[in-house]
This record gives sequence, structure tokens and C-alpha cells, in this order.
Amino acid sequence: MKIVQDNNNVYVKDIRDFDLGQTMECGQCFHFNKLGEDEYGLVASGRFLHAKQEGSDLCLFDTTTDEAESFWIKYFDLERDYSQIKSMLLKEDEKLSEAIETMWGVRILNQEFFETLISFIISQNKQIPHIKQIVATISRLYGNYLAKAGSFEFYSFPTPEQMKNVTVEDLKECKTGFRAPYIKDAIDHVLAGKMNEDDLRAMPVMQCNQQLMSIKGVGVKVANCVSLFGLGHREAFPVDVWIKRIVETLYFDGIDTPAERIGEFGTSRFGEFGGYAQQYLFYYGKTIKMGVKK
DNA sequence: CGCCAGGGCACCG
DNA sequence: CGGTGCCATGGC
Repeated sequence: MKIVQDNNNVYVKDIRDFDLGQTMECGQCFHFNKLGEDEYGLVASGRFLHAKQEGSDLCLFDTTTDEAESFWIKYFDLERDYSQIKSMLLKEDEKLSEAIETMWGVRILNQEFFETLISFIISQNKQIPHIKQIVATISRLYGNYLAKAGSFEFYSFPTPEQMKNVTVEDLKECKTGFRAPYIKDAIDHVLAGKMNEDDLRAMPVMQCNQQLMSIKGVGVKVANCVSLFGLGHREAFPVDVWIKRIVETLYFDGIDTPAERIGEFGTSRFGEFGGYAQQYLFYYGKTIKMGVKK
């Protein structure tokens, strides 16, 4: 991997195990729009990025080497050796080979904690297009305008401070439905200093999940997603309806199994690589509709 | 149109 | 405590 500045653009060259489209579309993030083939506009940590993949190179438009090195490389998790992760997983379990070969270019993004927390509270019992729409609405109403690209305007996801006076009624107007009081409770917890990010990152994932679940509306699944995508706990193994079906199909002979058992299975089998295994399986299984009854 | 969605809570026995 | 219904909204 090499970083080259060209006028206003930065090229990250010779990237392995990375596909921008797969990484954006795999369901881990909701704050982006597709602008063209292998080309996306996205928002993270108050910044806008216009990016386009060209073969094994990634073009970051209108940015600087400094900004790329200090933020976007880390955001896309490009410093990590995914070849090694894949071979560790495959050595443990060849049933993952189809998922990994098909979704070879997924990387786990390092997303901002607060946005990840709110986004996955919104995600419960909802489909990805609608989650994206709600995140966009909240950002437009309470965040800052960042840029226009294609036919889209991009706004930062609001900080906890920017949401401090937002009411449950306001949140319902964003079509969050019964999740509105949950979001409010999450904002209150963060503003009250009950969710120290550094502490949450440092503590074991089980303990981190427990603390996140003190927020009303955050259960095991949402907590695991926040731990995995927003707090760097790569061993977390979130179990949603898809992962449940997929793991049942591949490992439990298609037999209905409680989500708790599925989670224990993922954690014991994949260990510190649980989050990667989960994401390859989720995206692959969801794409081919694995385990969906007719 | 009825079902289900990257769930979790309250309530029931 | 273990199971069941409901929650609000939109895609398919």
C-alpha cells in the first residue's frame, strides 16, 4: 500500500483484500450514497469523503495526504492484514470459504461511536434502506452541512451536544417510531457521561455490552454491533435474524436454535476473529437468501 | 395486501 | 425466569 498525492486528490495504491462497494454495502454502515460504479459519497466523524475505486487503487477526491493518513486509512481499516485474518478463519473452518471468496473485499470500518450507537438502535426491526433514510434525516436536521455530490447533500451526524435538546416527539417526526424514546435515552446516557468511550474500548467485550445495555432499547444484538463497528471489539459476534438463519443452515442442520446459542457458537468457534466471520457470513448469506423458507 | 425487517421490552403464566 | 405479543414504518 502506497499513498500518492495528485493535485487535490489522494490515491491509496496497491490495496489488497478491499472492495469499496462491498465494504459500504455489506450492512455495517448507513451514512453513504452510491454515486457511480465503485464510487461513493460517505460521511464519518464529521467529515465528507468522495471516493472511487479503480482496480487495486482507491481514489480519495478533494482531500490531502495528511487527512488520508490521519483519518481515512484507519477508517477503512487499511492498515490491517486481512489475508492473515482470512487464512486464520479458513484454517479453523472451511465452511467459510464461499462467504470469504464471494465477499473477499469487505473490511470492518472503524466508525464513530455515537453515530454507531444511534444507528443500530434505529436498525432494530428495520430494513437497511429505511435505516439509511432515517440517519440522513437526523443528520440533515441536527448535523452540519458538509457537501453536495451527485444529487445528494451530505450532513454530519449530529454530536451528542447537537442532540441535547431533541425531544422524543422530534425523533418520531424522523420516522423512528417506537425507537424514539430509546434514542433519547441513549443521548441522555452519553451526555451524562455514563458511556466513556475510552473505557468501553478498553474493557472486555462482555462487560462493554453490559454497559451499553443499560440504555433502554439496547439489547444483546445492538450492543454487539456497537462493540464491533463503533468500539473496535473485533471479537463481537452479533446475532440478527440473518445470522441466525445462516448459522442454523451451515452448522445446525437447519434446526431452529435460540439466538443465545448461535452467539455462543460464533464466539467459541471464531474467537478474536468473530466479527470478521460474522460479517462475511452475514453479507454472503443475506445476498443469496440462505435459509429463507421458500 | 399481508408479511417481515441487522430487536427489545413488557407482560403473562 | 421462559415464552409471546406488541411496538412504527416501509419494502417487497
